[in-house]
Amino acid sequence: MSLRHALLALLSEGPSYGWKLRQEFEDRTGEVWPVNGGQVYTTLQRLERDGLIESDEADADGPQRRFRLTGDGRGELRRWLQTPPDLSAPPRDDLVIKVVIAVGVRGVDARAVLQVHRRHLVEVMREYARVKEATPGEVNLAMVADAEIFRLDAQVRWLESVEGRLAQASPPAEAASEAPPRVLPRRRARVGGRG
Amino acid sequence: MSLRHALLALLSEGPSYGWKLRQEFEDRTGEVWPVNGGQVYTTLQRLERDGLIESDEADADGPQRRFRLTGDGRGELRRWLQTPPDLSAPPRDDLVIKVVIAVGVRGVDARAVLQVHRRHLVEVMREYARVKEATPGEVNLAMVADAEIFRLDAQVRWLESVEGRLAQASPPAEAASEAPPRVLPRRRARVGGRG
DNA sequence: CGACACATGTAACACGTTACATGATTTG
DNA sequence: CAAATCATGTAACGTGTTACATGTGTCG
Repeated sequence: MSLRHALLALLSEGPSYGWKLRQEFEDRTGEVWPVNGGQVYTTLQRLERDGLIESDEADADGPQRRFRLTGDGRGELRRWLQTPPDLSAPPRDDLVIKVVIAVGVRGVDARAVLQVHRRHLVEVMREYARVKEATPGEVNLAMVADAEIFRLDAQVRWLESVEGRLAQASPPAEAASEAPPRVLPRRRARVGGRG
Repeated sequence: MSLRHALLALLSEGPSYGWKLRQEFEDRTGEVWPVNGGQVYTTLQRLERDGLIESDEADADGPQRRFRLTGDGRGELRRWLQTPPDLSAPPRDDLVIKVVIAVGVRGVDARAVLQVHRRHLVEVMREYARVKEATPGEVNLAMVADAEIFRLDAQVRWLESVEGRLAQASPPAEAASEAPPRVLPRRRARVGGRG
């Protein structure tokens, strides 16, 4: 669903061809969301099959095969842009599955699992901050990197809330359940400045 | 990848069968991440093919086909729990694609698109808050709902940061670029309390 | 020429979804 | 008995990944 409509959007700027579309997509999301080459072509095939784009077939001078948006394609794009992602089908989050399952399974040190992931999240966030600093002019890339940073920050805060629940359920060693868990609020990521 | 390992984890509690595994998964994630029935069976087939689980085949009295973890399966589970999601392959976010593309495409009212999605996100967050309130005892469900709420909150804040960038690039009608965008900080969701 | 970027595709596979088919068991 | 729930699967399809095959154009 993602690439399909992204290609429509890129084609709404004017006719183009596979390789170029891939480049333009990667210019915008680049280091964050690399795109597979082959999938661009199969997706273009399906878009053409569904009547959302057309191509020159075999006439042009170069080896490129130019695609352009149809009326249907333009309509579909407009519809997609205005339609929010479906409430009833949020993407399953691998980390959440891991933690929820780990917490519920005997013989697994839930706190250790939380620690491992928490540390990793912080590292990755720094990684994206570095990506932003390395390419100051790239606004699109900065936005995508921000999205990732916000997402990871939310995961860190969620892990902390889970730690709070665990501490509440069974206080860690000494330090009994005297003090309330103090789940939130806490530190917040410094994100979103002009890239 | 998600369901596959989730099934391993559930089986680490003891042998079980398809229908029950599905129920147990839904008990934990329930309203938030509904699971398709058929996929449980195909996934179990693949797990068996890969030697991570075993089954009784055809002997038991009931119609259920019991699966149990193999040694390899137990090892794979332990490995998975400790391995953080891969940095090089973050899941592509539909909303982010939409917004980044919309902002970059002529003839699209980016601010309108942002508004639509922002409003919808807030609604959905309220929806999950309601889910938590409706089932006070369900700790697992509350954790999963929290994860969703944190994620959506991060998306809202990201949208606001994008709005900030837009305002910076081209001030909206009057109110020139006098005041700085003031991207962060802002409101934070009240989440994570004992559900 | 040889290496490299440009450009287009196919094959095989994993995961997920929807929809359908088929029975067994329980319960009103 | 009829209906609901329990239980197991298959088929078709969409999307995504990895890997491979095949050319063209350019430049040192």
